[in-house]
This record gives sequence, C-alpha cells and structure tokens, in this order.
Amino acid sequence: MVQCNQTHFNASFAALADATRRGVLDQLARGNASITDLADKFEMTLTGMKKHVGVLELAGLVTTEKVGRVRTCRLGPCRLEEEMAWIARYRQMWDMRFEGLDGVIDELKRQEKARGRKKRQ
Amino acid sequence: MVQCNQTHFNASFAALADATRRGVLDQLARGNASITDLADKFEMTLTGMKKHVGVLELAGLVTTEKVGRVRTCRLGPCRLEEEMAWIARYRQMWDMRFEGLDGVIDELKRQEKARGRKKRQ
DNA sequence: ATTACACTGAACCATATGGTTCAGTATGGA
DNA sequence: TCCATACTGAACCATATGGTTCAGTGTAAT
Repeated sequence: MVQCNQTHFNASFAALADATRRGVLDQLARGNASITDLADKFEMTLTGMKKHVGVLELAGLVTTEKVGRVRTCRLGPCRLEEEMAWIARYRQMWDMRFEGLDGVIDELKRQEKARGRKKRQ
Repeated sequence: MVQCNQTHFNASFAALADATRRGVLDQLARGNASITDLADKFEMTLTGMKKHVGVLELAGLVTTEKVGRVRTCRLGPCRLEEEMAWIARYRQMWDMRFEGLDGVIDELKRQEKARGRKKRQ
C-alpha cells in the first residue's frame, strides 16, 4: 500500500539520517560484526549500539542472529531500491522543472531581443 | 570535508524521513507554492508548514523568497546527487557482499563434494 | 564452582521533532 | 482609513531520539 511505502520510507530514511548508523552499514558491508565489535569501533556503550542496530533492523537494513552469547549483525534484506527510485524520480522532476525554467528564460531572452530590434527600428 | 558531508547527509536524509515533507517536494516539483497553499494541501497550520519548509530549506531542498506578504517556495539547489551516490555505493557493496557469500557457498559445496569423493574412496 | 564475557532491559537525561495556539506585524485591497 | 490576508515568533505540549548507567541473565572458559 501507499501507507506501507510511506512508513517504510520514514523508517529507512530516518535510519540513514545518522552518521553512526551509516557507519555501521559501511562496516557491515565489510563483514559481519557483533554488537561489541560495533560498540568498540564507534566508541559507544553496548546499549547505545544495540539501539542503533535496532533502528537499522526495523528498517530492514540489518538482520541479527544470536548464537551463544554473541549477537551477529549482518546486512539485511533492504537494498534501498525504492529509496533510490524515489530520489531518481525526484531528480528527474527537478531537471524537468529546470528545463521548464530554461524554457522560460529562453523565451524572455527572445522577447528582449525582439524588443531591442523594435527599439532600434 | 567529511564532517560537512556527514552533516549534510544528516540534514537531507532527515528531511526526507517525513511523509509530509516528501509530499511538499512532490508538490513543488509540480509548481511553486506559498506557505498557505502548502498548509491547505496538507491540512496543517501555517506555522506547522513553515517549520517543515524550514527543515527542507536547511537541507537545501527548497528555497523561499518573500515578496509582499506571500512567501513563495520552490525547489532548492540540492539535487540529492550525493545522497543518490551514497545509496548507489551501498547497493554495490551489498551486491558484492552477497556475491562474496555465494563464493563462500560455492567453496563449501566444492569442499563437501571433495569430502564425499574421499569417503567413497 | 567461579569468574569473565556478551548482551539485555529498565530507568533516566537532554535535546529534537512535529504539531498546536495565540498574539503580533506587515501588506494589499476596497 | 479599515479590514482581511499572509506570514512570523514565542510558548507550549507530547512524543521520539541518542545517549548514558545500573542491575540483571545467560553462556563460555578455567
């Protein structure tokens, strides 16, 4: 549904709106890691890191699995395809909008030229 | 700088993490609008909408200009190029990661086959 | 059996977010 | 001049966010 997409966009963009979480994704792209690994790397308490991982997990960007006493984090199923598509569409609209403006500017220039010619006549 | 980029990513992704603000961008792509126009369209107070526009403006996604008593909002200079690039790079890493896993799986299968052959010998 | 490790949950804190109302200010139109 | 319009800013509110500490629980190693 639209609602569902909206909610998912909210979650994934919000997840990306934090430098630590983007860093975690970067790190997990290099290899799986435990909560402790990540907490060390980003100089943060276990509890703090767990919250970040939770946000990423809710957004589908990360999945985790606990075996024994260590929880391993890895990249999740969300590949940011829709987010990418949203931005791509936005940029397309932005370009069209500016082409439109260019059109207007060209039109204005033509009119100005025409006025210049008239004056000179 | 890296810091600067990080801050910009924070602002732009946070700006996108709200359905109303994404809607405003959509709307502005269709044409410029006043705060009143947007507030009406999204059934919100002027003050509320002004805050959203402020967030979008800070992220460079919107610019505004006040002439007379009406403030006109239009798409801003930020075309989300770097954000798009970040996501593209992420997806690339994600793919590599999974190719890597496929590689590991293939390796495991080969080893298993090898063990099978050994056992049968 | 003891101890160390890895995580978890609750509670707390400061600040940010998304919204409102209310009381202005400034501008445009009759 | 008078009134309606369009915005603005301050204050407020509830909830979310990004972090912490502290007190557990369960697992691994000695």
